Amino acid sequence: MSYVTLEDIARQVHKSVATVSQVLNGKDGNGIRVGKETREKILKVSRELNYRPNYNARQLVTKGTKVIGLLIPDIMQMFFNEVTYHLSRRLSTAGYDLLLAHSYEDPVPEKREIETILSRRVDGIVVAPACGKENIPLFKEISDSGVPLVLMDRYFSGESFYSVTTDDVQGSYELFKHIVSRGAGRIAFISGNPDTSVTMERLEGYRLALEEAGIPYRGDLVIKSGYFQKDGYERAKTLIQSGKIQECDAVSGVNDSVALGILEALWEAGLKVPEDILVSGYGDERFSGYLGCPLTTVRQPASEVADRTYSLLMDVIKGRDVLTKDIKVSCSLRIRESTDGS
Amino acid sequence: MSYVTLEDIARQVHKSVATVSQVLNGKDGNGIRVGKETREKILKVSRELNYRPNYNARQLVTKGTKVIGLLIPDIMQMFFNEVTYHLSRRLSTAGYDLLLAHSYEDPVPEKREIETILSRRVDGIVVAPACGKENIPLFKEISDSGVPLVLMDRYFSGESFYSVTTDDVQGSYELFKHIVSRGAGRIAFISGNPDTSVTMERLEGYRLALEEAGIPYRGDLVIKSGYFQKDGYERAKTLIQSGKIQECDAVSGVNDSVALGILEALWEAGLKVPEDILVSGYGDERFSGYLGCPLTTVRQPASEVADRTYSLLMDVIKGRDVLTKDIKVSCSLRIRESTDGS
DNA sequence: TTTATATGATTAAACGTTTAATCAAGGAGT
DNA sequence: ACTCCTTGATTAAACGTTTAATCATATAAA
Repeated sequence: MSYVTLEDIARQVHKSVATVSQVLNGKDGNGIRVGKETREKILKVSRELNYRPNYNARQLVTKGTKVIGLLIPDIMQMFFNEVTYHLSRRLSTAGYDLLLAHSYEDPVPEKREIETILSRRVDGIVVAPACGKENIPLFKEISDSGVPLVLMDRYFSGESFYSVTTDDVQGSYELFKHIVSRGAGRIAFISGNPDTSVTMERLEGYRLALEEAGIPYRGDLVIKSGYFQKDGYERAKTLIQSGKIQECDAVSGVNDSVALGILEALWEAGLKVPEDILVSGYGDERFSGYLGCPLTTVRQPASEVADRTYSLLMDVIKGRDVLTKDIKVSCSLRIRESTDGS
Repeated sequence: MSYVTLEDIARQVHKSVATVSQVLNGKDGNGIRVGKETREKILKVSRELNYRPNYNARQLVTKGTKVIGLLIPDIMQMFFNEVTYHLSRRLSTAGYDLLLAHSYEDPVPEKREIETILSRRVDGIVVAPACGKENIPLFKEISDSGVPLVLMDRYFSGESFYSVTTDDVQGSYELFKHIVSRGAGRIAFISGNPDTSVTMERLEGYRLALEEAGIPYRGDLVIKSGYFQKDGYERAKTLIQSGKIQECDAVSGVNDSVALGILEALWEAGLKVPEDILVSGYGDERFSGYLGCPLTTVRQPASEVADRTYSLLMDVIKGRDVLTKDIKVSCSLRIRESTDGS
């Protein structure tokens, strides 16, 4: 219920609070020196009483909390799960704690969480922004006010925030280059909201690969949808029912969940993957390699994203100059059965 | 870099800090009243200046932080991932923030993290203890000192902590009852460390189901191992190489990762699941339903665990009486192809 | 003997809040 | 004209730290 304070210790050893503080923080040479005898006595008593410094009180005077706020849409998504894990690991070895908050892809809770994170006077903030541009002014404000802020996984084009993202244009380009090389010319792409950088970039890679191969871009094969399994399932189903599936050599999902939905719909319709049609996803979810037909996809290097985010954040916190404000890490292709008959 | 304080606002509106504090905390009737005009002026200025209260300073006087510490072995494990998600959701709607820390199944970092969590004066702590009994005295100390503490997923028999766990005896019992009902009498069990409550309970369910069916318990079929895929793979492989696999109708893993390793080894050896041999796991990982041969397993209700943990913790924090100190939630069987030929 | 320095400490202010106690002035009741 | 309440505020203490400035004593140097 009530914690031991420096004063409790001071009283027991008949020394002043300042002396106790000096000893427990151990950094001698502050102009103040402590005798060996009292030093040991203080350490002993502090151990006996289970003294635990109050970091909140400390923050008031030192201005630091050694806490980093992490705000993500949803930790159940594999990528954020991994990033959180690695970031947490990094931070904890550097003596920082992690304050975790969710935005659920919604700018309203996002704003609310940011506010409370700031009220805790964290030393830095990492946020994977929810879709939508509503909070750009907020990000600007806190970034301008000098709070170290690093955007992760998603960024806002035209704005100059620190950010670490995966190079989805490159990843997507390589994916579709591979699919084209398997002989597929007509590729349906079941995408998410084209306003988000995620979808935009993956679509850009698609476009590039097609262009390079001299395949004309067909707008009717790019289908706008959501990001979940059921979205993929439904769009694939209408594709099948409308007969348009006959014109396709491959169907790609904007991510692995969508691709899983696509696979379901195809299987249901009696189509064989990869014999009748190729399928691919994006993100390399945990299940993707273990599916009945293992899924070709693109791996986003979560641990590298975490590492780079950590380093960038530390650079900003420590006030070091940063070479690149926008770091992009590249993705790697995972070729599996769903696009590879051999 | 530097935040706005109550004093900054007070200066601008020519009122005292106390008045500003009153207005911004909004709870009139503290014996102090504020005129409508000044109230509005204060609110306006506070908005203009982007005032964000310093929660650390507040803690000093109110004694509350509205932060809950969560300490888990590893958020990459599906179960902890889900629990964290749901707990975070619950807490945030109740106005609490989440401080997340990892023990990596190691009592040493576990202790260190507990200490810093306490130094942040959290309002409560949830911990899924790492294997080992080293930190029981620490848990006792903090629990005795009045800090609300709830153990999750794992508990210490003989100790009287608040805890929320899954009923793995029941889950395991039902699993093996099902396997026996499929005609399997000789069941190998590749288990983890029998000192941990997890393994102990699942083994107990195994024992119970066998006993009920009148099948003698064979110690040589219970194989001690670790908790990872490679552990299952290796143990299954030695089982195969020693020829003992011939005597088995089924092989079970202590969790799904181990079961996945078992499946790999069996496939490699040309054995068919479920035709030649049955396989089961525990935990219902995300991949388990999507495997080439979907895996029979037991689902641990993470969201229910999170909910119960949340309620129990709040009861303890609010000082309400608690009916049951040890809450157990039951698991449900997921029967899939790996034990079910039909 | 006097002065300077080293040693081991103390004092006091500051950080940003909350909150109990107090105060001043105006109006109502007598 | 006096007291009493109401309204709208202020003062001051407290919370647990850190840290700059200062102090007292003993010892070494001159």
